[in-house]
Amino acid sequence: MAFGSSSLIWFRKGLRIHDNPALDYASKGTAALYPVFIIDPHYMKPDYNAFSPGSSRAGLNRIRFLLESLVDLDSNLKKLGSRLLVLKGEPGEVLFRCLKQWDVKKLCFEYDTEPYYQALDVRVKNGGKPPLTYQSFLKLAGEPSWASSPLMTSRSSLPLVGDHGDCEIFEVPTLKELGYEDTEQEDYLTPFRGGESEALKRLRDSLSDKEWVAKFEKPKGDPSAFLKPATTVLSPYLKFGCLSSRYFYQCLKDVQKIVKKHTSPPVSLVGQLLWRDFFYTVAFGTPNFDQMKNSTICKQIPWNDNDELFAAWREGRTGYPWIDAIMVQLHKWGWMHHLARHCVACFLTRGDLFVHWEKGRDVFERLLIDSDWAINNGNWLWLSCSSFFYQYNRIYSPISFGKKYDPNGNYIRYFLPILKDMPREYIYEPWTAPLSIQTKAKCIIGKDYPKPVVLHDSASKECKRRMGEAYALNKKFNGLVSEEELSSLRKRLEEEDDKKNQVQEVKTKKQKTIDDWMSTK
DNA sequence: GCATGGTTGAATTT
DNA sequence: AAATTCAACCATGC
Repeated sequence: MAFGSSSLIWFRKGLRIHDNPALDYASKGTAALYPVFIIDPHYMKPDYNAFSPGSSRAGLNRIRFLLESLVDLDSNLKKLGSRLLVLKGEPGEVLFRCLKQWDVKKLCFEYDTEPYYQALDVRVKNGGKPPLTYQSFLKLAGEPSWASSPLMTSRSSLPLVGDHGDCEIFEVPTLKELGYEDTEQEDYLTPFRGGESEALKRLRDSLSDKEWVAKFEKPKGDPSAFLKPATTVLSPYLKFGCLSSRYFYQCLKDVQKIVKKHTSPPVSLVGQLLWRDFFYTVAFGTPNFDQMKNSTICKQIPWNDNDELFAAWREGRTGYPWIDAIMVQLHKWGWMHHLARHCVACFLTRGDLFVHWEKGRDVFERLLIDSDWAINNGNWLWLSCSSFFYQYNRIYSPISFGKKYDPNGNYIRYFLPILKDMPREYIYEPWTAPLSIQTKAKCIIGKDYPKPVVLHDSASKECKRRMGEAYALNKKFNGLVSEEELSSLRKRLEEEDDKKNQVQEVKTKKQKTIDDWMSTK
């Protein structure tokens, strides 16, 4: 073995062989190649204090997806005469030790170091100002230079794996070995399997219906479709790099060459890939992108701090079956249709509960198998009308929105089996069902399934009012709202709301007295 | 400074 | 069911 000419590829994301520039570069002109993945116990070990099964950082479904992806990567490496070297420990320390001990001369990992990308960065960065709209992003980004250049999508061999000395090498662990128990219970198992092989299979399946690919229009999918989702579900594979976004992009362009009549960005499938890069660009160029405070793009809004409402949302017991079913799908599958994500995000924040978007963001971040820092934060900013999108009067109805796709409530019946026998006229508003119907459906509202935590009509009105006031405050101070201003607005809004509720209470009391009096007559 | 258009609504009318 | 109206705010770009 050529001494001192070995290289190491550090897999973090980019868990694939096809079109993997870091792998190509690492294996070029080297005698030995160390393909390494480091298991960070902090990321992987069970955390029993978390609100759902999983580690402190990730839900069980995403950990499972990652392990499956690693097993697949290892098997694909083995087909090429190599293997995955799994190490354990704090990644920085472990890597440093290996580099030294193995005398590695070249360390490669997924980061765009090519001059082309650096040049692109400068252009896209637009003089330090990231574009804040999709259209202006498109203009700045233009057509990628690799749009029609061949990619390395297959290879016949890899350099031999170098001697790993006395470093302890592991196989990809199972969930059980990581300390998780009862993981085979069908109930909480995402139907989506991880790995490059699965990604490429899914890509081929999606692309086989060329008409469907060409006509894809994002806002038009059916969020209640779950047996056969209305989108490609390639996002988790893109997230972990099991699928190359460039390869995906080229495949889509190839379809467009065949089917001339096709949709365009932002609604087309290519458009979806570009949304990814739009959010990466803004997120990279915006300080404090993932928070409200000290953000240059986030509206300062006096969200409330109601942990009971937040917990009800998180656990899928708001009393709105459409909302709760979506949250159950999030827990069980780690994936929902994008419009379903919109509904629950809107409901939690500006639509009904007025809870801080950062709290919802954290829940998605943990539970989604495709959670991606920039995209997740970007969408929560969007849906909460904190940035990018500002029409806070447009609120998804937790009753009628789902109904127009799924009037029979099949989606609700599947994810909330307690409601499976509720007649279709009450499935979206079970609290309106007469008690006799509830009894017959074996689901008493308030006992077997919760009453609504808020009344949508009055709650959404109150939310709009608060958003209006908050927007006015942001305008007044040109976005630079101090904490004092914000908390004084919060106080005022809550006091006004309390007063209203008191008036309402008096009214209902009066009405009740009248009713009682009438009934005695 | 001002007109324009914007992936992702709802209510109402036809 | 599809079309129309409503109401609305911002980044962009001239």
